[in-house]
Amino acid sequence: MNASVKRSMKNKNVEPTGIKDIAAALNISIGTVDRALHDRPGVSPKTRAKVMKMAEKLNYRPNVAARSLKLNRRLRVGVYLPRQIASFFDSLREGIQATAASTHGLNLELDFQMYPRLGDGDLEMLESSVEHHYDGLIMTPGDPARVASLVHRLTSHGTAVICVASDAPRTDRLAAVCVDAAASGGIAAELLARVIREKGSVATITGNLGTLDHAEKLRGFAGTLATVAPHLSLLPAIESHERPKEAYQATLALLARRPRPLGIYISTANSMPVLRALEEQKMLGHIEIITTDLFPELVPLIESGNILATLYQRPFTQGKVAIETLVRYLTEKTTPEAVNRLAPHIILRSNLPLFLNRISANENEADDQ
Amino acid sequence: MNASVKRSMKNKNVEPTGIKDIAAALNISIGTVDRALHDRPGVSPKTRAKVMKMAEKLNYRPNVAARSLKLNRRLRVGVYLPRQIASFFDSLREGIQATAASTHGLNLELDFQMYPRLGDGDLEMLESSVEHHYDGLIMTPGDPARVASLVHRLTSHGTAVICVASDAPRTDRLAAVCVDAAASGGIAAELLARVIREKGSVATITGNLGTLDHAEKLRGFAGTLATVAPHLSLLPAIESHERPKEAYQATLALLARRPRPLGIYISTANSMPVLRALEEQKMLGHIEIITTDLFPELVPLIESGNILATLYQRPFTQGKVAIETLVRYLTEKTTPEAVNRLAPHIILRSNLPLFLNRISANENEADDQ
DNA sequence: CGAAATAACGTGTACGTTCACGATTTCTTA
DNA sequence: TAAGAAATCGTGAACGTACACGTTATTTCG
Repeated sequence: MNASVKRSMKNKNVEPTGIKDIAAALNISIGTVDRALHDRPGVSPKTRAKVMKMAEKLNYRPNVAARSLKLNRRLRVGVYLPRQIASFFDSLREGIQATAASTHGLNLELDFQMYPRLGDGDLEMLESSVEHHYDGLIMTPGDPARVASLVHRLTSHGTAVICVASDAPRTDRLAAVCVDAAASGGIAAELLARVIREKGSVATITGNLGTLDHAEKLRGFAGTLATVAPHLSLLPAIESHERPKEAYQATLALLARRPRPLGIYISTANSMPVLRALEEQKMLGHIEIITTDLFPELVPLIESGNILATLYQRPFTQGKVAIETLVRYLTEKTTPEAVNRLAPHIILRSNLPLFLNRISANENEADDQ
Repeated sequence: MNASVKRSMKNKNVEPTGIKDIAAALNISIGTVDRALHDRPGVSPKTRAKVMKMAEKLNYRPNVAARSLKLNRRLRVGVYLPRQIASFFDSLREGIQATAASTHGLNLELDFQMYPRLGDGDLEMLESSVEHHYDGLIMTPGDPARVASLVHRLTSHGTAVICVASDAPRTDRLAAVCVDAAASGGIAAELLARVIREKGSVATITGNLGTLDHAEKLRGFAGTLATVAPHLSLLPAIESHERPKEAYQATLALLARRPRPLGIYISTANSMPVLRALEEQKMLGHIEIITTDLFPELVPLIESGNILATLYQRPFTQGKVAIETLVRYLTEKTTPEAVNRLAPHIILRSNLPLFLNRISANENEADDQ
């Protein structure tokens, strides 16, 4: 275990060989080496082969600092996301912003654009994005079918499109980053099945079944419930269309049923109307509840145990992964996984404090994960 | 919502201001600006103040690519981690590696060093790290008390030390990245309390209480159990010292108790001996079990429902956050949060597939989280 | 008061790479 | 075979910063 042995270990304390070293070794110019290494035209096959071999032999590693300095690439990416639901999309934007701010060596310019809500003015706004000729675009597809042609035009104009929070499969989007919705539903079902022992029924209240996201959640919920909870039956899904009134009324109707459901899975972040109805009917604490995402009004209900768990869709991380994926694609040429499914966080009473800093007043650190 | 309004949004579409811009704005030379910005001698206090103010006003951000090119500074960071437990630390190393590979504009060189296991040769190996004069060092402290002086020497030699997986508080370490151990224990207790309805007792099997990590888990478990589960009593903690034989024997002894414990929380990743004992005694499925981390042998037990949940400590993410924190500190001067507590992932049967790609054969993508 | 010493500031080069441009060679074809 | 076209290659200027060195302004002291 003397010094020479230690030297031979993994530390590469040799002087890094540059492009000029391999040029000198072959008595050719650095320009030719550059062309050969990057598959640029204007170099004969033989010299290209020689260069590649010598580069391998000398263990050439490009100097990323010099590269990113020289080609001072300016990446322009558009971020087109709805304003509602703010607790989710604000955090998503923060994730993008924070990650972008800490990318050294390349300056990327973010163009944040907002529209009121999913399906409300998104198409028009995205339409205008085509002429901006962004290098990349981050968006949330509302109706996958309707955005297909738009994505196609963007892609053929050289804009890489990344879907976030929901996916638009069968389109030309480069990749998608979202929480695994089916797993979310499955988790909800499994938790309810483990906690509820009596025979009975459980209900689901969803936002808009038109979006792929909510349909997947329901699918996962139903599938897992059927396999792990033979004692629980599933009531027909209630669709709130993200309208508070509708959700409130539907909940009242649900609670009027006899026998009452033993558990409820609310798969949209707009859960407050449902919870309000539950509270007014004094049903909090008597029905097991699983919600979606995290916002201040939910906190006391989790702390008191009235909500069994909430499934956090990690908007900050989604934004972070989305912009990282996009940047990696734009700088290197690596095509990413078509769809990156994040695992939702299961927030219980005991790990709730770990997530509270992410929903407090903005502009604090908003640390990772 | 016209064009001017859109322009005024958060996008910083201005050309990034360099050192020469602030020189031009003040009609001085870039040399003076450089001296002023870096507290170098040879510049009058007044001009220094002017430069600083203008730098602030123009929102100057140094170009790290140009800097690290000029200084030809390779950031050298040592990664000193144990080989055991491989499922955890291999993934941790991968997280560091993958993240380091995607840092643009700065050349950082990783020096991976391994020692058999925590507390087995770590001090000696870390001792040798002092003379390497790393810019940064990532390590896992075994016994916090014993590494204090070492960390102090490293820090005073200009090496920034980051603790990962466990912390060494009250030392000169720059920061720590770990899963919130108390929360892990709390989650385990809460899940057991929700699932077990009968009156009875639960047991904990830990690795080495000497490490801060395991002690914290136990503290969180006991604390939460006391508040949410009045029907469950806690048996004295069993310490396995990370030795398979010891863990196996202790489990047999535990199962010989009457009445038998209704639930077991295994807070170390070395859970196989315990599970083997449980299986041999035909107790799998009759005792609620919560384990720690994820590795291939655990998968079928989770799929069959014999393990209620496993608390995944996200080694990949820990490595990623650790190296990100370190690099951010070394490039900018921002001192990070002293300790970054990640939320553990609760892996159930229904979300298990989301985590399987992270424990399969190496060298695949090993995507985020 | 003038020269030397010191402080304050300007100038130029280099870091390794990319790329436009010009120079040189090789290949066609009449 | 000569000249034009095409392929191949060399040259030099940038990218933003750090730093050695040279230059000018200010002070000190015999």
